[in-house]
Amino acid sequence: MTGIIDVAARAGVSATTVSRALRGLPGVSDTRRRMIRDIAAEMGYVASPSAAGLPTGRTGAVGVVSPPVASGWYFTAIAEGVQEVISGAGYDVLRYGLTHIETERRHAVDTQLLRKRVDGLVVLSLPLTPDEVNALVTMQRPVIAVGPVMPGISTVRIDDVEVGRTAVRHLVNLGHRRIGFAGGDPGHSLGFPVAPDRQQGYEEVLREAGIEPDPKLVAPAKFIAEAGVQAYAEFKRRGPLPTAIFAVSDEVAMGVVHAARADGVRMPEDLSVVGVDDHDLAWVFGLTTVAQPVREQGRIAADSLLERMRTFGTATYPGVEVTTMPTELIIRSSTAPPRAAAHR
Amino acid sequence: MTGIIDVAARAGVSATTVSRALRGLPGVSDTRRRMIRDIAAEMGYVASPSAAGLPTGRTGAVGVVSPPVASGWYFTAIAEGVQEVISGAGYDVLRYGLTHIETERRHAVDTQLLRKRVDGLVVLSLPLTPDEVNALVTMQRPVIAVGPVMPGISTVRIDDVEVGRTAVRHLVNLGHRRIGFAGGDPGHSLGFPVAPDRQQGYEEVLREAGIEPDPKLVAPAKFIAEAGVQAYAEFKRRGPLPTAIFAVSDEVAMGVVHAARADGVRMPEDLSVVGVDDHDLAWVFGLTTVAQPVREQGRIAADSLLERMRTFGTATYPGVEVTTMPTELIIRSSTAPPRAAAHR
DNA sequence: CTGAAAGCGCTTACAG
DNA sequence: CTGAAAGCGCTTACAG
Repeated sequence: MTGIIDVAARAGVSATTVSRALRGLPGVSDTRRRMIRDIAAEMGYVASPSAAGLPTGRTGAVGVVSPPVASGWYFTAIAEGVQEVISGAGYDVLRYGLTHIETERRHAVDTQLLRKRVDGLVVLSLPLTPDEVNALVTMQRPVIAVGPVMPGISTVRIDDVEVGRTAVRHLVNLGHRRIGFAGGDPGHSLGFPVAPDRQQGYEEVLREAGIEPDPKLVAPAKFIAEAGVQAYAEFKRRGPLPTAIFAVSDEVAMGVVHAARADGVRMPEDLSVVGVDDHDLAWVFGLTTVAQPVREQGRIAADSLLERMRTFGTATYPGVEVTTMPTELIIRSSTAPPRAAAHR
Repeated sequence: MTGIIDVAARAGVSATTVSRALRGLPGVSDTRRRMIRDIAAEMGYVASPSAAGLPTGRTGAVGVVSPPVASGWYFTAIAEGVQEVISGAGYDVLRYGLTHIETERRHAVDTQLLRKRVDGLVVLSLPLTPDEVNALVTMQRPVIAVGPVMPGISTVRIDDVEVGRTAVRHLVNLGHRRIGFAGGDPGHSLGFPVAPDRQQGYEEVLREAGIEPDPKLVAPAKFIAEAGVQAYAEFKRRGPLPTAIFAVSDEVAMGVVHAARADGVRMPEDLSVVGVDDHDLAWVFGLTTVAQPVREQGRIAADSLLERMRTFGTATYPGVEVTTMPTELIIRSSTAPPRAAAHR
């Protein structure tokens, strides 16, 4: 292994000078810096992160913490956005899927563990108690969240109430009156009230349109396609189908579409469906959706984190801020006026 | 930060003993070991990977190297399988998407860099030249690949020729004679001949059935849904559509289905489509597919890598081995006998 | 602009 | 079974 000493010997300078030259620190003549850089490159020298990390306390890595089951398109895509920016800045990215969320000691252990391996942290949609938030804040590492708003922690997010409003406003404008919501989520499966917020927007717009929200038209659904199938079955069981369904995510919407088709229901003639996300495959499904900039949220969060890592401990360290990204209705072929309205 | 010294002081022993006790090394009395473990847990002590890594040369991390654009369901799912096992074993997972693949100096730099940050490496479907393979082998770290077979490197894979045979045999058995292949891939976009192998299986089965492969029925397609749309357009442009299309992946198949539907072609009545992978959303599409165990390949590779890390440098270090995982036809609603055959 | 020395927090022979 | 000492490969005051 080529070490700093080898480079120093070859360049005829001290390790100190090599270290300074390679890291762009002041106090090295231009000539020397260039020479050292060339020699290091030629020898393929890279400083050992372990060795460099000991004296500095910096690890050169950023952690991405997500819920235990970090599958699902949303988390993957956010993490991709984060990775893109963080890798581009020369940091390593460590992904942690928390498995033992309910363990009592989890947090004390986690912050210690994380503090020793990462210089900064991106927290994806985790259910954090005030104690945990506090542990994170006092971890002495910059932290940023994507999704949930928590006291003392900066967040990149979207307005989920507005998402619900946008989706349902579209359906109401098309003439729908019996509109179902596939996404009731008493357990907060994402760890923060995404589904309840979207449901609130749904109810607000219904009321504005003079429609009293009907609990029978709200079916529970986690954020996976299988849940959409179940939600459709649930609607069916409860009586006459709604003419339109607002699904809490595109994956759920896909499940609804699948179940409806299998049931001989035509889209959009018999049933309109609108989702949320603009999943990579939503267009293939012809799915009308409220698009959110998923990878972009990851990128913005990563940029903000880098800035915080750069200024940590200085006066220019940014305060707590909540960045709300815009969402946008994308109309495709899964929504249309209801048959009843067309018949009138 | 709680360090080993703090634990040692609190336990009334030396740091040496704490180190040994916590790592399960022999030479510590049971009583003491238990006491030290309890104290460390109570204090939330975790050894600093940087500090531990310096003397040992081990980093406690595993690298996953994938092509520059590591999006796409396949890579994500493989990486999930890897992460599951590696995290479970207490290692960190570092993901590297190679961005500067064509850079001449890439490799020398990479191996040095990687060697200093990971204890082992999982290589996903990368285009590796013999020089690069050699650099990897001489890196003095265990390496395992998923996908491509390379001299001196162990691989977990599937038989892509057989995949092509399975898909096309299904179509031929249904009575199809004009069968298209959406996936011609002269550029080897995955870096190893996945598409050509699948095409070979396609041609073999056609010939067995007495059908001479027709170059006009082979359209190029990378491994994304958009390519399926283009492939469909290409078939359309070239004249009468085939009655069935074998798509090189499920995402491509989805694109074909989308384009065909938009074109008023019914599935499976007018056109049968079969894909490869059993993508998480394939069932939602009703897609007939040749399933491969994607996450499982990641898990198997990770297990094998852990075993290699454990035995590296010893006599029990496993030799080079190629593990071929089984694939399986899953019949859904996107395939049926051709209309012509039905009419006869 | 440059370098010698100390030190980061662990682990590993070595000695007992 | 236990501990004191050296050392891993860097970076950081400190001195010049």
